[in-house]
Amino acid sequence: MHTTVLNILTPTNFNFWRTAYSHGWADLPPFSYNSDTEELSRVLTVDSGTVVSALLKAKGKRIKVKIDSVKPLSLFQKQFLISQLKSCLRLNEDFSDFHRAARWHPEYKWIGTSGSGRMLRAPTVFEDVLKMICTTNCTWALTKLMVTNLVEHFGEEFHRTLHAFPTAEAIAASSEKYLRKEIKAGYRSPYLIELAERVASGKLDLESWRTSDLPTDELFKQMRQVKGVGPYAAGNLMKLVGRYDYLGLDSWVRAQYYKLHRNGRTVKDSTIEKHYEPYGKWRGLFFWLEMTRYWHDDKFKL
DNA sequence: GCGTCCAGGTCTACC
DNA sequence: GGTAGACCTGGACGC
Repeated sequence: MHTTVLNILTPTNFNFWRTAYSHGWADLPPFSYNSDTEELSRVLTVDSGTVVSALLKAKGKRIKVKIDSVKPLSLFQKQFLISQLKSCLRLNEDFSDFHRAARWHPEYKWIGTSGSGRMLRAPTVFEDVLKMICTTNCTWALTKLMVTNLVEHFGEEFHRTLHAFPTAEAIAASSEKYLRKEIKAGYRSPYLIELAERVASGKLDLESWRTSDLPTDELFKQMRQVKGVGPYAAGNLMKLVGRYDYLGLDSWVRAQYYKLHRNGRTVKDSTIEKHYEPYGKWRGLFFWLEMTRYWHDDKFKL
């Protein structure tokens, strides 16, 4: 086993842990985390046949990345890994406009000063979409079970116990029956197979979503074309491609909103939408950060 | 131990 | 465009 240590320099408005633990992704393999030490781990595919394990931790104005690999890594492979991790941590995106917008609203001033706003994403859109479908209509425990099963059954192995996220080809080569029986994906199985087949065949280019010039509502419609991706899933996928116009309401955030703004009383979704409308193109991000503020700040425990 | 409900929803058919 | 019903699964809950 070879160990390589790399460093990623970070901008001033960046907070590593608030990014790593910005939503549930850190808890789904091949990500894992340790909240006591504030470390994020990830198994990454460098190229065909090369899988590595990375351990990330903030050190001042940089992130220290400790990489374990079977063979020594080439310069190109190191650069590719850094590029993947920067994309996961959203370091190639500019949040200064968002933090400026936050300063305009007294209730959100804490966002800029705490370096919040970046939401962890997977190295590929394919992984983000597959996982998002696995979060629908089930408990978080079942989401974890489905994703863990996908990774362990189809992902390339690293060091016996770890696995990378599976390729579209690997899942496409399976069957709906297998996904139902072994992955426990239930009725989502045909959606996952169809998605993997379309991506593997090249008929669907999910990765273009991150650089798309389409107007936000058009991109949203395009996401909705994927079977299993409804308003909740598309709304949250939008955040992972850098667009924050949608709230992505689900039963968990609705309950949070009721507690925070309505003393536990339920309201219609349209009422929640109306509440955040004045926050413009950043409303989805303001909303999510407000709902999860207590994750990072004991003063806001619910 | 067993039945019911519901969870970080979506799809389809029907009106 | 709006809505009812079906859909996998596993854990929590009541009995």
